[in-house]
Amino acid sequence: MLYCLLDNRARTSTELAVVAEVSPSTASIHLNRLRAERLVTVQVQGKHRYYSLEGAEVAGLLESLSVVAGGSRVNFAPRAPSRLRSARTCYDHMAGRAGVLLHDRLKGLECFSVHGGEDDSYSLTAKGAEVFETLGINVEAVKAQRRRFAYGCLDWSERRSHLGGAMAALLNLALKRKWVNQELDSRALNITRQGRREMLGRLGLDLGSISASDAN
Amino acid sequence: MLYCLLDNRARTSTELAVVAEVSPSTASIHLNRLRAERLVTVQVQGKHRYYSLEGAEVAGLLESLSVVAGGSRVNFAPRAPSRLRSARTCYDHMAGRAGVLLHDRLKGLECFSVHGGEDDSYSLTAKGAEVFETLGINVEAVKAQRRRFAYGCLDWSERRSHLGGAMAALLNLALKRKWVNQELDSRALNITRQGRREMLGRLGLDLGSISASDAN
DNA sequence: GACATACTTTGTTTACCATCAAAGTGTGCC
DNA sequence: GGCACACTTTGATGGTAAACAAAGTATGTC
Repeated sequence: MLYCLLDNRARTSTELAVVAEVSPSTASIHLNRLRAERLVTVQVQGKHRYYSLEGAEVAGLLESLSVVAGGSRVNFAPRAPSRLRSARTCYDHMAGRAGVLLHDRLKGLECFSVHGGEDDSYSLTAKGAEVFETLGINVEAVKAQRRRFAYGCLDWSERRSHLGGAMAALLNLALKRKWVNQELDSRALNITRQGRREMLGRLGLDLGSISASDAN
Repeated sequence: MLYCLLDNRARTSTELAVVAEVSPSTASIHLNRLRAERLVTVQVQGKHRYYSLEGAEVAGLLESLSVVAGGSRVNFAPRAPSRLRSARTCYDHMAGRAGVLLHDRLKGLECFSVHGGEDDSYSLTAKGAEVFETLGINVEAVKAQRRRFAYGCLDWSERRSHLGGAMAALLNLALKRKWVNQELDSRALNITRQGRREMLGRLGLDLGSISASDAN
């Protein structure tokens, strides 16, 4: 189970039960014990409970353990249609691989300070305010909204956090600037060539293998 | 047991039994299992069997394990009279803390290539030949002796290797140059001030807290 | 050669832990 | 409200592993 989580994606207890080839009840017991020893954390989202490694120390431990034990890595990643997986909307914000990359990049730029606690609330740093204002977002207006400013929202397909909350303003911006456009029949988003270019130039965000097109 | 060995000293199974607070037979079983999994190695020396960690990977594993588990380190170092511990003869070569430091320094200078295998045989490198000739040792004459050239000899008090074999010539040199002198009533060696100075200057060997004196 | 020491192997007991089925709890959806 | 789903808790069972004493083996010493 732990090796399976080593890719830094969260997984449900049922998935981990399948991976470890034990019954759901056994998996549950093990995961709770791991949680008691602070090796994993849970993030409750509706009726799903997503388990992930507690931190870099645990990942480090697993790495050195695999060096000594020559552990055979378990690979298990849930699959979804690739178009949806690349980029899509989640309520009113950006999700999928692009959403996760954006989230990671903004955190890397230290735009947010994580408010700790169980719910992963983010608050804006001075650096963050600067970045968003430069992009043309009225930060004060976003803050004034009657909803949580920003938080880590566990991505359904990627099993890592993307950005949720009032910072959904980012999606509006991206749509307005034609960095992305929405497909009419699904939640999938297309990255435009211009969007790819500008996100790299303005944010240093490398979208990697996600394909871009000018189709609308 | 493994944490106890983390200081890179070898220990006997009986000592490790005391540390782990189990019976000698239990300790023996555990140590054999650890050996089967290549976590520890044994070095047989007479009726003693010295166990030590297999390598840096294992040490690394223990380190990261202690980070996560907050493991309480076990400290256990066998004691011997401090004069003998600092420096003494072992048959015809130099042992004790000084002997171990010398061994480590020469290995650090890459004077030897370890010939692997179970017996830790060392052979001379080009760099090593240069170092020893500069010190005034006739390397060819040493090689011509009918005995093993050099090997790691487990130090009784330090529980780490010092230099054994024909390279005992080093002790002769040290005596001739008055870097050390022998006590008449014991195997203890005195480091002279001159010896300390020259070993630092010529070999970069820092003898640390070992006291030096000009007494003979 | 006899004895002491260091260590391992064998045999036995005990305890504990993993496992799963089944029942229970909580959440989402129609 | 009722059902489906995700997951946890409970309880019973079986397997196994850890422990030590006692006997065995190897080595050094007198």
